Amino acid sequence: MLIVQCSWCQERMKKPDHLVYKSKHNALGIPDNMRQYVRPAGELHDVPLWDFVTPPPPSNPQLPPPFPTGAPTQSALDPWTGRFLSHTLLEPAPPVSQQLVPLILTNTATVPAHLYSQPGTDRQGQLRHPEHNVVGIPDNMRQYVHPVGELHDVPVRDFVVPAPPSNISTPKKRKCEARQYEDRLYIKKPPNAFMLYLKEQRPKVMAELNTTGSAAINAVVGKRWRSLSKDQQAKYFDQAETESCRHATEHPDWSTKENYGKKRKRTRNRTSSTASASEPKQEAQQAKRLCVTPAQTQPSSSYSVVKEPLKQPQRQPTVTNLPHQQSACVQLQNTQTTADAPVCQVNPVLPASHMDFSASASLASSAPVQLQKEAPFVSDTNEALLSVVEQLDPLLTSEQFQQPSSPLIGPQLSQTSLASPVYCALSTLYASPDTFFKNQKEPIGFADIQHDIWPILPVTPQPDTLSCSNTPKYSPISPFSLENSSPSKLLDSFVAPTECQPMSPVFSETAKYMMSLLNDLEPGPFAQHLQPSSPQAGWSSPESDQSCRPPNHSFLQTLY
DNA sequence: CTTCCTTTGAAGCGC
DNA sequence: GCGCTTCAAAGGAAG
Repeated sequence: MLIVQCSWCQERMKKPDHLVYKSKHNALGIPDNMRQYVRPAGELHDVPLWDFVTPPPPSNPQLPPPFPTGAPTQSALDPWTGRFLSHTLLEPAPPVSQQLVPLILTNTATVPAHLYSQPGTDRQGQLRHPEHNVVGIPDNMRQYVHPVGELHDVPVRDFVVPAPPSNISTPKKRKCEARQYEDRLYIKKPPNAFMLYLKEQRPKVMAELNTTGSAAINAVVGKRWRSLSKDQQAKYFDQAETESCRHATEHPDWSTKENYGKKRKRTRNRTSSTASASEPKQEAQQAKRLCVTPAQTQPSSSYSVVKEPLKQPQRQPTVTNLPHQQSACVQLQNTQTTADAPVCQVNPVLPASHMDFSASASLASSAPVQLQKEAPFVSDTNEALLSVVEQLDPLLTSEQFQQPSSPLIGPQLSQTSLASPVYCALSTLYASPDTFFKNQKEPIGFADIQHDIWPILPVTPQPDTLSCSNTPKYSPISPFSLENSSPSKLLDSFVAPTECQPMSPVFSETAKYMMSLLNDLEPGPFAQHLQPSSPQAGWSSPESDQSCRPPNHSFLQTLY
């Protein structure tokens, strides 16, 4: 067991010394000698994401130092310009003093969607992982990271934490546990939702009750747990799912039966003293039978649309709960089980056959939908769009569209073909998200559009997917991915045919609205970039796929 | 030194 | 399928 002081909350924790779990308390920070190789790549549910910095060509002395041992083969081409990236374009890593970030490192969450769109090719010199067809973790960096599970579908990796020095004080351990740890075959069960809640609440209750008796504390926490709403509990069920997934990833052959009966063998002698304690348990069990299990309940989400109780199994989410699923920035594009592809996906990629557009369709038709208060965009299409106008107007005229430092605008823009109004609209939508969110006080409107369309933007299905099931997968495109993508490639992602699947009505409505908004733009620094040299320039829908075009593709073309 | 207590949820086991 | 048991965490109490 390793005593770790969380660099996020300063809480001291005990961790198994062989592993540091993925959690907010896993915030050991990026090792100093690794900082030069990673860059911030956005956030996923408030959790900062980091990705590897693609190494520059060694000839440029202004560029960061090469990777530790042997430069990886990935090139550092700017998808915008086709030129090698200058390290000055990369966001600087936060200073070491800001070691408050949870170290969530993923090599797929931040891969621009266009890199998936042409599997097997080598556009702009981008080499892909030979098995997963994505830009993978550089080979010589793999030794430094290990999978720690998934965070809302996104495979998460963390830096390998070296074994603690022997002089670190070992917390009090029971002998039996010591024996268990000596026996490396003993693998503990992953904690369930309540255990996670218990772990979180124990220090608080301990302070409130001014006692260290676990039995009393657990009783109080158990009572509080039962008083939590389903939404409040959902947070812990999500965490438990992540932990379970991480556990399954690390121990694919393990099951709970391996521990069954190994810890201790005792005969439960329920006396009268425990009868009262078992009473609420029976009630809980009865309630469990009567109620929807927490795992099947709607997880808490600021953007979820509540229509009816889920009728499908949890692992086959409908668009109804997609806003929650949006947390999956980018799903795994490959379900192969390898060292780079966690063996389990909590929320597997949504196949088209499971897409239920009823919810989003109802949005387009303004059908009444029961809403959570945080989802104004989906409450009423017209009103929501009007609210978006209010949100976007100041944005469109703001100085950020003239800032050359923005990856989406500025000088680079003029070097790039920007023919697609959809792209323009979406680039507007996503332009400088950091700036926007910094200035955005109310998390409504603009952000809601993002969250609504984010998870359901269609992309070209992957060949392996097609060969397996002919079901396209929907790859959410994060604004951070957009930042790193060229317009034409993004356009590929947005409008490429996806096995005749209709584009999400939410997306269509959004694109339609954005077009109308752009049409009303007065000529200006930003608007001039909307005038393409050729109406078709940059619109790179493959002609060969014309016959298999989703209905809304023609709609989008009519937007010209 | 080992097990119990105490909680909920997940999973195994036996019928 | 149902009911019961075990185990995840925690640390003091009890045997």
